Amino acid sequence: MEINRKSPTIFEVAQLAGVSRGTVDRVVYGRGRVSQETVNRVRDAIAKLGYSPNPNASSLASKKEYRFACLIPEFTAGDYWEEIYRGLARGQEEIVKYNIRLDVHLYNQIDPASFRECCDKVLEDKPSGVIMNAVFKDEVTDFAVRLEEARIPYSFLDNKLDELNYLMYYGVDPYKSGALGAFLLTTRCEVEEIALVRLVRDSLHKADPNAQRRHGFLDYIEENLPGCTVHTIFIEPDKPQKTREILESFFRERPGVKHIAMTNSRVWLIDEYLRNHPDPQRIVVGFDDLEKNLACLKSGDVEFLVTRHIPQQASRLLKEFTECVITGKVPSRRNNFVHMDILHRRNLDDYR
Amino acid sequence: MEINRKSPTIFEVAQLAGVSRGTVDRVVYGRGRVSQETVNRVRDAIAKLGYSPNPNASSLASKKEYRFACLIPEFTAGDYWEEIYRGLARGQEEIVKYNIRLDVHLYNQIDPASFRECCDKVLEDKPSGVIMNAVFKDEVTDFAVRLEEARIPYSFLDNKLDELNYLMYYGVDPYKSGALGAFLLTTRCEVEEIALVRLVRDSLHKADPNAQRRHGFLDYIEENLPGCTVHTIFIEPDKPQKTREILESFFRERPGVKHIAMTNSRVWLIDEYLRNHPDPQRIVVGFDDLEKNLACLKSGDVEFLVTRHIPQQASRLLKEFTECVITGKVPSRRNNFVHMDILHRRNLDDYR
DNA sequence: CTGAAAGCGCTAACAA
DNA sequence: TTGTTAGCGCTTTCAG
Repeated sequence: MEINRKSPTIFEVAQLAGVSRGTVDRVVYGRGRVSQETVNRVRDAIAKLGYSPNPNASSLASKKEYRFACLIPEFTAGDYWEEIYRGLARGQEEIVKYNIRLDVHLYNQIDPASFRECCDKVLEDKPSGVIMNAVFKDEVTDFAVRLEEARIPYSFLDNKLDELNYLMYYGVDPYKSGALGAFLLTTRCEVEEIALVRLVRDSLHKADPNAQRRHGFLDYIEENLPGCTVHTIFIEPDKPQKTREILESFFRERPGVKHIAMTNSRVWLIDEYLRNHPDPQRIVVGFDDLEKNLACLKSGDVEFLVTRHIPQQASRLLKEFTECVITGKVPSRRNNFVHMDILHRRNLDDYR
Repeated sequence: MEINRKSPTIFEVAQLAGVSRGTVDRVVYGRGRVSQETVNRVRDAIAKLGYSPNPNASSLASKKEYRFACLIPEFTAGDYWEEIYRGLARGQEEIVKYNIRLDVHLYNQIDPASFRECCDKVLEDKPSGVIMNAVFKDEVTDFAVRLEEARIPYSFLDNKLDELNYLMYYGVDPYKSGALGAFLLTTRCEVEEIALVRLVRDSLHKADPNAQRRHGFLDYIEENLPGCTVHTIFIEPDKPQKTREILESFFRERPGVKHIAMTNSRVWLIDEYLRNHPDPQRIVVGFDDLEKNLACLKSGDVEFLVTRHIPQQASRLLKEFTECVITGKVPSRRNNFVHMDILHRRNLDDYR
C-alpha cells in the first residue's frame, strides 16, 4: 500500500486548458480580468487534474505581506491569556510560509476605553484580518460593524457574540464545560452541599466572562441533585490574606461542605487554604490548565480540572483563519468547539 | 507587540562568509567536500546572522524523494490499526513538501512469518526510514539489527522494545494508562469485586500486547483496594453468541459485581450484553477511542474510556521522524509518551 | 574543494 | 483579456 499524493503543477493545468500559467493563477485566486469562457475551461482542467496550488512555491513567489491584528486582554505571567498568546505565536510559526505578521494589541480587560483605543488603532492600520475575543459586548459589536464596513474579516477566539458576522470561532462550549465540571465534582457521591467560589470583579468590568460556564454548572446540579444546596463564596483575587479569612470562616461554620468548585480559571487562588487545611474527603474541581492550576492538580489538592488545550485552540484558529483570508474561501466549519479535556493527577504527566 | 520573525537568506550568509551559495548549502547539510577553514567561516556567518534555511524554497528546489516503510498489523474497518493508518496518512499530508512517500506494509498480527516476509521486502526496498510497532519480540529484534547494518533509521509507534536502538518512540505509557483506568473504575466507591474481561487470543500469537496495561490496572487495585477480588473472564472475539453466554452465566452467579473493565481495545465486544442487561449501578471502563467504543460511551453503557488521540500519535511521530531523517539531527526527545485522554459521555462531542 | 547556473512551482509586473 | 518573463530562496549538477 502506498500513501503518496502529489499534485499536478499549474503548468499542466495551463496546458490542458490551453492557456498560460498566468491565466490559471488569475482564475485560482479570482484576480479577475479573465473571460467567463476561459474561466470555465480552466476550472474544468483544475477539476479534472485535481489541482491544488503548491503553497511552498506560492509563498516563495509572493511578496505580499499579510498583517493580522489580534486583540486580547493584557496578561501577566501564568495568566490564561498568556497561554493564548503562546498559541498565537506558535501558530504563527506554522504559517510563516504565508508571510504573515501578527500585531498583538493588549487591552485592559476591565476598561472598555482601552479596548476602544485598540480598535481605533487597528482600523487605522488596515490589517488583512482581525482575531479577538468578545469581552465588552457593546464595544465589540461596534468594532465588528466598522470592520465589516472596511471589509476586514474577523474571527472570535475563546468566546463570541453569536449575532455578529464573524468568519469563524474557536473555543469550547462553556455551558457544557460547566456541566462537565459539576458531573466530575459530584459523580458517585451523595452531595448535599457545594461551595462555589467566585471572584469579586472590578465594577468597571461589564461582562461576566464565566457566566455561561457557571450556568452550565448550576443547571447540572439542579437537574441531577435536586436537594443539593450551592453556597456561593466571593473572594478577591488580589487579597490572599482576606481570601484565607473568608474561606476559613466559611468552612468553620459549615464543616460538612466537602465539595468545592471554581468556574473561573483561577482555582489556584484557594490552593493555599487547601494545603493548610488538608481533608481527605474533600473534592475540588477547577477549570483551565494554567501552570498554577496544574500545580494544584499535581499536589492532589485539586481533583479534576476541566480544560482544553489553550494554545492549541489559538493556533488552530490562526491557521484556519489564514487559509480562509488568503484564498478567500469560507471555513469548512464556522463554529469550532474544541474538545474538553478532563485532567487528573494521573493523566497529567504528558499534557502539552 | 509584534510576532514576526523572518530569516536572512542563504545569499546573505554566503556574502558574509565570502563564499558561494552552494558552499553554504554544503555546510548547512554537511554534504562534505568543504575545507575545515571554510566550514568555520560559514558557521560563524550563520551564527551571526541567525540563519536558518527557508523550508519552502528548500523543498521546492529539492528533487530528492524519501521513502518510509511503515509496518503495522492488518486491520479491518473500525480497528485500532485503521486509526493508526489514518494518522500516518494525515501526517503524510503535512509533509508532502518534503517529497515523502509512505509504503505501508501490513502483516498478520498472529503470524510471525508474515512479519518476517514484510521485513525482507522492506530491506530489499532500501527505504530512507522505517516506522513500526513491536509485536513479535524475536522477529522485531532481528529486523532491527539488520536495519542497523543497512544504516536505516527506524522508530517505534504505539509500543517498543526498550533495548533496541530505535531513533524515537511515540505512544502512551501502557502501565500508567492501566492504573488510570483502575482509578476511574473505582474512585469514590467501595469496591469488593471487579470483573476483568479478557480476550482469548490465537495461540500462534506470541506477544500479549496489553500485558503492561493490565499489570498497571491490577497493581493499582492491589495497592489501593487491598480487599478487592478481581475475577478474570475470557471471551472469544469472533463468537458473540458464546460471549453472551459466558457473560450471562458469570453475572447470574455473581450479581454483586458492578465494576467491569477491559484492558484491551475492544470493550465494544461486551456492549450487546450491557445493553440487554441494563443496570444503573454498573460501571464499565474501557480503553482506546475506536469508533465502536465511542458509540458505547455515547449510549452510556461504558462510563469512561482511557485513550489518546490515536491518529495524532501516528502523525506526530511521522512528522518528527521526517525532520530527523532529512536533516540528520537527533530527536529532541527519544521517548515521547503522549497524553492520556479521559473520555466520558460528557466530553465526547468534539473529540477528534 | 569551490563557484556558476539551471530550475523547482508560482506570482506579479509588464507587454501585447 | 491574455501571454511572457523575471525572480522568490534553495538544491543540484557540472565545470573548474
